[in-house]
Amino acid sequence: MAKQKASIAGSNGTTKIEMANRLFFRLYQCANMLHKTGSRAVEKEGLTTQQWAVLGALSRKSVQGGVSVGDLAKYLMVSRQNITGLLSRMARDGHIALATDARDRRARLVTITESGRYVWQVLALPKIHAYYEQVLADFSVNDTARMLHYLLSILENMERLDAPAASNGDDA
Amino acid sequence: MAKQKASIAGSNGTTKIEMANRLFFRLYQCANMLHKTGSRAVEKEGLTTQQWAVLGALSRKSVQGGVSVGDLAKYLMVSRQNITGLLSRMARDGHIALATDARDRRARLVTITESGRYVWQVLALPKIHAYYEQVLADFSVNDTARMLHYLLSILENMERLDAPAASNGDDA
DNA sequence: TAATCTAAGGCAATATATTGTCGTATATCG
DNA sequence: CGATATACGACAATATATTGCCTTAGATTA
Repeated sequence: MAKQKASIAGSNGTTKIEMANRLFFRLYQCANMLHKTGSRAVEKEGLTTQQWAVLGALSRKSVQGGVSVGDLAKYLMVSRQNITGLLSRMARDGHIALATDARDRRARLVTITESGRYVWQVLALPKIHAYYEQVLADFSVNDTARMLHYLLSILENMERLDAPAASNGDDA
Repeated sequence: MAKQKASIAGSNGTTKIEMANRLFFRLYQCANMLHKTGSRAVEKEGLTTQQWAVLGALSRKSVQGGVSVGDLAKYLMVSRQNITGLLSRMARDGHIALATDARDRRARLVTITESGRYVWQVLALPKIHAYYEQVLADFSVNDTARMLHYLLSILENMERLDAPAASNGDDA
């Protein structure tokens, strides 16, 4: 989120670095505002934006039998330690249930509860959709698709950076 | 970050809601990955992504005389209470200084210190620029500009949602 | 089959994000 | 000029994010 002029590196390089500065600064702000305004949208349901990501993930047909804590953390791209805390609060509130995996007693499987499903599908989703419509009011379908494409590209590059040291030169 | 099929709302509506789901989900993931990989890029300098946003903000020519805590919080779009904590850690580490504003004794002015400026300009910025180049490796200048445009548009809409109740119908 | 390696999840420490509330300071109004 | 309203920043509570490290469980190897 650097907001100062880059050192001189050619017109093109300077332009791109300056715009990169601004892009990441705005991405940082977007994240905070998503947390703030998105959590407000579902605060009456007792949810936060992070919990809605979890409930969304648990509602996928492919994980109806439950998903392990580790797989859920990978899917959401957060640390296992973080997801543990999130899930224990959601279990406390009755949205999800945790159970030991019979096939691997180290692992725990997460499933959405009946009341969690109700809160999610009946109470929260209409508000979430309304929120999306407000935030993307001036986006066409093409704009939405293109921004998604850019986010995916950035994510891929960040995942590449996140991989073990062999694949990047920073801490070799 | 809802990841399930929207209820039927016409082909166009469903497509847009589905893409909105994916867009916000990826935005959420991007934010976490920016925190994780971005902080790693500057961890040797003892910085985090949030602190780099602060140092970037303090390096602007327009605030060389210092900026108030409240104005900095507004600029970064975080709460005053959050920025207070961030700034006290950065003061502890010698990156910034805080002083009472002579014109308004409620307010405190934040300035970057000499050592903070050195850490920022000499040590951190080259790594930050390298980080940007890695994350935006496959982005043209036009792609970067367009992504920035989308982020600005989303931010404007979020700010509108964040404004006092009169301007949105949710909690009126 | 025992030793070694890897995996899964959570504890602990630390940083960062929000809202509600409070004390002090300044601005506005009658 | 005093009363009232608003501003500024921080404390407190809570939620969420990371990394390092530990215990237990499962997989692999000699």
